[in-house]
Amino acid sequence: MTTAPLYKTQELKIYNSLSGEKEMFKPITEGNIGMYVCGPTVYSNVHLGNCRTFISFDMVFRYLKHLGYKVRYVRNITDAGHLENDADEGEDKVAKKARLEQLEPMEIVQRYTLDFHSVMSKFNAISPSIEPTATGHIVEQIEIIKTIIDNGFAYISNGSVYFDVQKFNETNHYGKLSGRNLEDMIANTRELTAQSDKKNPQDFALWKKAEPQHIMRWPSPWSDGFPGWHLECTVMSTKYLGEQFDIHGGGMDLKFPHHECEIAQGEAACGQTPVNYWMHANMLTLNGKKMSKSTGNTISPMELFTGDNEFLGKPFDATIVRFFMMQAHYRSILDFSNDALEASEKGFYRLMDAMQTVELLKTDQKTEGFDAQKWKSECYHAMNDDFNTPILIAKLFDAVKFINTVKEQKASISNKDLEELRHTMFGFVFDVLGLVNINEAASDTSDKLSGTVELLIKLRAEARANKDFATSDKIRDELLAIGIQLKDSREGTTFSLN
RNA sequence: GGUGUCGUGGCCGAGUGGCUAGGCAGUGGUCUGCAACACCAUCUACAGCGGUUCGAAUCCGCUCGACACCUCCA
Repeated sequence: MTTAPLYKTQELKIYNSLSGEKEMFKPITEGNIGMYVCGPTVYSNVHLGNCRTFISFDMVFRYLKHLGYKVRYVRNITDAGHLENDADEGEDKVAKKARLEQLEPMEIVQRYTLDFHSVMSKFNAISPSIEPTATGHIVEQIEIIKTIIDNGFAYISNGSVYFDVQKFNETNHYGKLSGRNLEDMIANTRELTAQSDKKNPQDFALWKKAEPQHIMRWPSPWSDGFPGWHLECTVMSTKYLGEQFDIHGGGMDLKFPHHECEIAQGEAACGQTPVNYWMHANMLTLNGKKMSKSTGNTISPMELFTGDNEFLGKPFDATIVRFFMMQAHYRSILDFSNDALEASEKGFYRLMDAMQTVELLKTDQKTEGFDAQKWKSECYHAMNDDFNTPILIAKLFDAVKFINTVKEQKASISNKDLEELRHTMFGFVFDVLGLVNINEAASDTSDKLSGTVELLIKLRAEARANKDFATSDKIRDELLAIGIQLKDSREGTTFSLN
């Protein structure tokens, strides 16, 4: 027997940056979803703000799969073409790093790609279905440039190729994603520098001729050079997802110009708008300000895990940081601070304790004090409303409260409802939110530790029976001091690692 | 200067015309040998000023403030 996929009964709404509204989600091909997310430029260690974006879309990916969709998730690695500023000037970020460290550019790419993967895996992010690189798609980029030139939306200038924004704007709307219009942009742009090859400052590079000292270069019909940054995403999304696909995601700061340019390139090359739903994840701030390496207002993922940063009082496990991020909506700015993390950490352990408690509950004839069906549908309703993870988590805590009440024997649950509750909790907590029960992980991997603690629990129970409270409290307090908390209940004593 | 987002209680953070968000912290209780855990109860809110409405934290206008993008960063 096969059950119908969940998406048949769930009505998912997604906030589309293009329309500025929540829209009913309908994929191009029923049951299948193509999703593209702009990945990192691998010229330095990934920073925490980056991670928030990718964790947000990891949650989206997980929920879409949870609903039973077959999702092809493409997230690129930018390993060439991303210049130091977006006005098509300055050095290639990867090449610059290579020059400074006296390494091959591909050594830089390799090092920071590995770092990126390692950090994402600590955050329990699922690998995308395809992770293409810009340098692996030079041929395709050259082909699409030819098409854009043939269609009359690009021009060649001194060995470089530029997208003709004004020409494009005559028949299409350049600025529809970011809510701008070309006239305003022209009025607010600084004068072109004399040496620019562009006709207009709004034009952007599709292909750049390499200066003699530029080490990352490929042959093309126009010059030895390298592709423009905006182009790679158009090429790789088109190649793997088609000329039109369902979801395109990225950080809010990529909305303009990067995503605006992608729309223009897609329309100029294929004659149709490339993406149905544009999703933008919001920024992570630190103590109220945007994270920035130049001002020192920043925390790296590694510093977070080790606690080695002036803004942190202690280390935090990656899954706690993930939980903290999930407590805010992906479209809201989230402010990062030690206090906020500590508050999340306590809540996280309460949730995880309940995840273990739910396995031990005794069932009754009927359920009292909880409507499992209603609760479940409220969980889905939250996620269907543009992936509202904070509401979902609030609902999960409602269940936590009920689970603990049953444990206290002040409420009861039927076998059927318990199975439903357990299944739904596990689905949302581990599959959708992507959290990891670090309590359980620790006790699973260390039989010796749990054996030792069980022995101490037994000794303490004997001491308590003999009213030797000095000994029993010593065991309890010294275990707590090393992060092992004993929990007494009617059924006996359990422990958790905090 | 242009474009956009937002201002919610001690802190974080949802909601968006009438119905408890939630987490952390606080207070009072239950449990306990005492605690912790857990449970029950409870206290702090919707930046300011106008307007629309039977009713506004929610809609509109203005004022003040914050942040983001345009100008390296997801």
